[in-house]
Amino acid sequence: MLVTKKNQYALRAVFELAKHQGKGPIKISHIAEVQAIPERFLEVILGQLKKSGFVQSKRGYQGGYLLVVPASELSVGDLMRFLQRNAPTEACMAPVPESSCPFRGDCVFFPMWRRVREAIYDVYDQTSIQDLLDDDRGGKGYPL
Amino acid sequence: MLVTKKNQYALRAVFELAKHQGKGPIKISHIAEVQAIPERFLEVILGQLKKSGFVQSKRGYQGGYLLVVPASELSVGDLMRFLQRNAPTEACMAPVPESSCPFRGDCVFFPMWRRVREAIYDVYDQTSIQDLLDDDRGGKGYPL
DNA sequence: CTCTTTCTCGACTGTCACACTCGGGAAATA
DNA sequence: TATTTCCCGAGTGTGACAGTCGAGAAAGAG
Repeated sequence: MLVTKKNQYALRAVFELAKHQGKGPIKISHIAEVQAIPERFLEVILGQLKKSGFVQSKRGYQGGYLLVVPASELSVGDLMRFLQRNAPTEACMAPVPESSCPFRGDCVFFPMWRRVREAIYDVYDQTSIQDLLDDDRGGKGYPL
Repeated sequence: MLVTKKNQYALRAVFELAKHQGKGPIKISHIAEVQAIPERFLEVILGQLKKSGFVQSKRGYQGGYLLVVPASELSVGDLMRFLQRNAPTEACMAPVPESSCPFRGDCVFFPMWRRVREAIYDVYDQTSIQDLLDDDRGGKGYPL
């Protein structure tokens, strides 16, 4: 439960990149404005996102960011897995590593936490960026 | 993603109460020891849990806590809904209230967050405390 | 070559929830 | 009356989150 603002910003930024896919690089400042994300913070976020390989950048005049994977082949799950890669721990939704759990992974709740995690990622994996683009008709996708 | 330690403690405490259901009150100090929960912290947690109506307490000699709902009629979902009642917001898994979202609930990701939340609670609702008791055979349920 | 544009990098900071702790008090029973 | 056990409010340390900032480097325009 709870996805950090940073991760939500990352998803919105990728969504914005997807909207302009094939039309050349798009500037950080534009994404920041249209997606209501603090610009300097977005710099940090996109810098990290580059390491995923899903986006690329180009410097200088007419530079910016590009989505280098087709929107239909990129799922929210792909992104979330990358964004969560060094999160506290994925093992049991706990804020401690499994190794320091007093039950050593033999906790009664363990199987349930696994099912929850799987249920979440089922939804993420079933949602491609293209799906979001398709849903985005009628004023959606932009702040008021 | 991520359930606080406090909430995990609450679930474990209820599980421990369920184990002794029908055998009179069980002391905080016992639950704390056997479930590896800081005792003074557990006082706070159980104090709040009382407000749910699922547990009751008895003071003085031979006092302690009791689960007043049958384990088969109490689901993890019931507990989580109570525990999350005044969390940041349930609206879109974001750490901000829906009212201050720049998209005013018209965000492209909104439906996905809803599906994720539903998927999580499906698992929670399908898991009764009795199920956990049934699974708890062979050393499970206690720390090493 | 120089100027502008745009990304790049590391360091830094404020805030807040989380995860506790603590001291004393109030029932209930022995 | 003494003991047990819960009850209550207040207080604290830490770390992640959510940003900010200054300076610099590549890429092209003129």
